[in-house]
Amino acid sequence: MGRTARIDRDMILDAALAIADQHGLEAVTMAAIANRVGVTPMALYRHVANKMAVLDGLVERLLTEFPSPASDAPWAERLGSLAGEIRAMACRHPDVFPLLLQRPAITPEALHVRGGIYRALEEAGVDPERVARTERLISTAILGFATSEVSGRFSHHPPAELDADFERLLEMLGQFIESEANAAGVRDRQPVSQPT
Amino acid sequence: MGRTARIDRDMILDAALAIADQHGLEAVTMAAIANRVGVTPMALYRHVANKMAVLDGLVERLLTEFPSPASDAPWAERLGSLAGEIRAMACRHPDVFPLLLQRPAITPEALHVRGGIYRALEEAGVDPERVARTERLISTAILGFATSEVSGRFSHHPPAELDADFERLLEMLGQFIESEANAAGVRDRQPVSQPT
DNA sequence: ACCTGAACACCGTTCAAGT
DNA sequence: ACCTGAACACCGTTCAAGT
Repeated sequence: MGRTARIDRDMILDAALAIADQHGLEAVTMAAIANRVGVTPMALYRHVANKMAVLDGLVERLLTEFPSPASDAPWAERLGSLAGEIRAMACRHPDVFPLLLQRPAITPEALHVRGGIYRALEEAGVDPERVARTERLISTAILGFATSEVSGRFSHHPPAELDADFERLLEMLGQFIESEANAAGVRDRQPVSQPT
Repeated sequence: MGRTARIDRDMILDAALAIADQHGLEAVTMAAIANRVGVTPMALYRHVANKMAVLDGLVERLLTEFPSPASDAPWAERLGSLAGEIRAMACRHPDVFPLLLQRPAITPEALHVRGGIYRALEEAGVDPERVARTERLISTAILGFATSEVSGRFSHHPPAELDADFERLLEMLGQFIESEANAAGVRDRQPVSQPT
């Protein structure tokens, strides 16, 4: 019995991600993956269910690549650097990154990433009941921008302009978070009052 | 000479869009398109360059489906209803819509859509030099939200919650536009003044 | 238990041939 | 001028067979 497996799921995903980054998503083929890990295409099916499972594995990989934000900096700084890292990750994986916008954000890895943002928002003073929706809005905007940038929608703009635009996006989101936090603070102090 | 052509580019795109809407983007195959227009797959190549050209044609179709916003309503209302129509279009074409985020926004059709937004922003009082960047930010946010909603990223949320989230997104963008307009207004009245 | 060879249905695309 | 048949290289996937 030829015991020692020569490949495993991780090697397959490594190969698939490398191919996607170097030659695009359409080059990610069972044959190309197999060739890269030194095996026959049919051998892959013992370690992954099918090609869709490979694609799922790729977005899982992106999610686990997220660093948890260091928790000692003030919230605004923490969210800002996290956003910057997301954008950098999009540049590293321009073909796989857009898939993040198209998959349910409920995998364990996705939940972990969101946890970091939740804590920063609560610390900013956002009403806990509104933290989830606030997070959804800001990550959608950031993912949308990074996807646009990296997959060609903004390809006719010089990079410096895109940097400035991204800064402006972060300013807008910061303003939004602050207005959320203020609203929560006001509600705390004067629970149901209505100005006449 | 069998003169009268039985198919043309428009029929091909009609068929491709219908297939994508009904059975998903992966079902859009040269054979399926040909079958739907009653012809052999090879016949398509006389009217479109290749499959990528068909995909390009599909996003062009989505763009031309945008109505120009009626110009008699106030700007906020106009942008709001335009955003709503974009979201409705995403629901009509859930598989093709995400491609909008991934293609250069410089086709004639894309320019036409942006023109309507530009006018609304200028009318809102945004500095003409900043209109383009402002438009980029708000359409990215709206496209990102609609893409997320329609391609499953928010599939674990009840629709009513998504409606509320979309409202909130529009509020945030409205606030942003107003703060841009105020900044422009202030600059007009006191050109270079700095508060001490 | 893991990998391979052979095989299948299905892709996109070409080119010469028909009308 | 437009469509088709035959053909090619390439997909994903299966299954029985090898070690």
